[in-house]
Amino acid sequence: MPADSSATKARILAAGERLFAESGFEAVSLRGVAREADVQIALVHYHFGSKEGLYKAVWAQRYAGLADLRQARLPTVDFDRERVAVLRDLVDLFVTPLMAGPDAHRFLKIMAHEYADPREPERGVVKAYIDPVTRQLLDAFRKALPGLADADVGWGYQAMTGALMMNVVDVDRATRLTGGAARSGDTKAALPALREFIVGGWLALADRRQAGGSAQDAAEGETRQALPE
Amino acid sequence: MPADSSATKARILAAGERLFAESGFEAVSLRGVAREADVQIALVHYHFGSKEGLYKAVWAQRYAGLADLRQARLPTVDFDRERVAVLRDLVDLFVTPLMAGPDAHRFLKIMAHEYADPREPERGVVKAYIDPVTRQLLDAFRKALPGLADADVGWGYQAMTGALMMNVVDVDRATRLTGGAARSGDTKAALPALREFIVGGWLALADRRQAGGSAQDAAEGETRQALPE
DNA sequence: AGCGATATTTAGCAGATGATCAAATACGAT
DNA sequence: ATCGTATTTGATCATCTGCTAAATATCGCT
Repeated sequence: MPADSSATKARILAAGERLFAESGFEAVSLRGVAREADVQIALVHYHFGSKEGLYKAVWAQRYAGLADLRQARLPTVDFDRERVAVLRDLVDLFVTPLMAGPDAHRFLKIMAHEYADPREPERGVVKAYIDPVTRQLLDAFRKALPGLADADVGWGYQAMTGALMMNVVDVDRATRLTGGAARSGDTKAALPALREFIVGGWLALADRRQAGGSAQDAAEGETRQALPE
Repeated sequence: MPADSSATKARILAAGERLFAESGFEAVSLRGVAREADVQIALVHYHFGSKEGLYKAVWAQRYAGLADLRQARLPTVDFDRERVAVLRDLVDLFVTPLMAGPDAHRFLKIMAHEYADPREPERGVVKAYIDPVTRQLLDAFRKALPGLADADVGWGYQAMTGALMMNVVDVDRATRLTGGAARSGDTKAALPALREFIVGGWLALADRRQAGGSAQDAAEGETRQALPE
């Protein structure tokens, strides 16, 4: 077999991954990828068929790693413990891939852009790649919080995902708004806070029924009614 | 002044708002807007100068309403109460504009897309419109949770924002993953859970120092170290 | 050396997009 | 009625996009 095709192919893949992480699928041009990989545009099509093919190749290469990180640890979680302890483990399972090196973090940015992309359904990578793992995690949270309604498990998971993704997507807003106290790219610093926030969110959700004094509930009702429209 | 320019201008604005809410700034074409408004493309430029001009006109028209809803209520919050009660009010302040009618919800979708858009800095609407209000809310949360470090206030706010935005952006995933128990567009159903989650998150963040048994902390440390790369 | 298969380059196409300009139209004031 | 201005239209540009076909290069094999 002629030429070292695998090397250039890998170079294109890496270039694509970098740009997709920066800007998301739509905003990346194949010309940009070609320039970044120091390659002709047609070569991208030769190796990956299409822009979407390149994108999905990135997913195929990287998602497995993230998924394994979660799936491998899931069976080791001991559900016969204090609720908080189990939750901490599960949230950790969900959130720590962030720190699994720059590669994982870069791909997480791709995931975050994908979640928010209005054209995501056309590609279907979330459904194909992420959903299977998510179902397992949903089951795990359902198991950890047996009293929680199925709908609330869904909302909780959604909130958790959103909290994480916003952190990943943010480029400079946190820095700007906190005057540098929280630096936007610094996930290492954000992670403990994020994890604590999410665990607390799940707990509050699970304790919803018995929580909330009647005085506050009344005030809330009033608040809601007072809003226009 | 001839012709009823204001009517067609409003029609274009409404069409733009609808499409921007569906697909975000980049994915909307002026041709689509023109078709939706039953108008020639050039007319969009005549009235709004550019695509970005139309987009910013939508912001100018709608953001004030959302901001007022928050800013008007902010001074009425009584900080001399139980921490939980104050937090509930603040989170409510942040989150209830969701329910202020279909217009507000549509614009919230625009906001959500804007947050996640990698090209957002080029437009700067977040910085120009949202940030000022956000700074006030950040101060309020800082005031409500005096022990919390500035950085953590930032991370908490970011997590809160993300949780809300993910709910708004999601089109069908929640439905798909919960088998219909949680329906994606049903913000009315999601809102109580979302609010509870967020309040719980803030509380957990505030109690971070004294929380967490040493056994769990040890387990966490181990977890983190065990991750590859 | 020369053949065949794989890689890579060159050049270009068709489509869509945002934007622009001159001409046409509609309207109000005079 | 007519003029002048505001509004609307139609046609067109320049640019960018993903993509493709054909020519060329590179290598292993016999």
